[in-house]
Amino acid sequence: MKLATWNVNSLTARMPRVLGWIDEHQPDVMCLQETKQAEAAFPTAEFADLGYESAHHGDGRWNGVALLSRVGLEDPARGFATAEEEYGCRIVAGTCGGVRVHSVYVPNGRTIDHEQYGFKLVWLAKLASLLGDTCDPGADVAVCGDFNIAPDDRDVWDPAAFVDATHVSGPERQALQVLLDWGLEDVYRRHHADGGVFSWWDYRAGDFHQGRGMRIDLVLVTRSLAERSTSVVIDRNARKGQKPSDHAPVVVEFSAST
DNA sequence: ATGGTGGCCCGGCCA
Repeated sequence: MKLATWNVNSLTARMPRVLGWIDEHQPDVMCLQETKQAEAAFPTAEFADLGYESAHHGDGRWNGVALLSRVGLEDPARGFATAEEEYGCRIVAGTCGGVRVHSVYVPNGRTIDHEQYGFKLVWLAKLASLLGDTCDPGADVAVCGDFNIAPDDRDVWDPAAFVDATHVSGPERQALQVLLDWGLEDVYRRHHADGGVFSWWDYRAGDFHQGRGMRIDLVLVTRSLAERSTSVVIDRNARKGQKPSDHAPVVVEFSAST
């Protein structure tokens, strides 16, 4: 199975590039974030024409997450299943080829003294609760998306530039650690020990060309899946050229379960 | 250099 995740920063603006990328890379399952679309605008039919079932959770201008699968998409679940969608449209899940896949867009947090930073930590706690309530860490579970957290200092272009900053703070990294302690693994690190490989670069100030990025787009998987992973690639080519997203896709390949 | 760019959709927010 080939599993990909990509924050597209508006699926409406990015659709030509998304279609081209899917044609080239042929993912079996694809997680998208920041579709910025209402349900009616989501291009269900265009993805169906390519052989993908889809589940989208979005309400228009902000956020919005989607899951595409050509290996089945069972039991879709949108949001945290609370009566009120007070957490934004930031998570959608489905069972694809026997794997419970979650496409997540963790709140940015803005700055550590902003109320949105507190919301980010609350949201991450909700994610941990959802996994505990609905998933078995002994099963095949994947949580993929834009975490807006750089797991460690290898994952930022200059740690000195991120002292007391959001995306690297202790509480954020601890919230990520809670997910890892539950039974997930940052599968990129199983295959790569190097630093300086990023998945997001600010549009401004030539950050991409200057190498000023962060690795904040993660694929977290349970042990049974991690042990079947054969490669993890961040496709920085997708950040080049005309009208790119500010994020690059992350692609993980798994061998078949025995 | 507290700038810069790009998405929403047209004044200001969000990343």
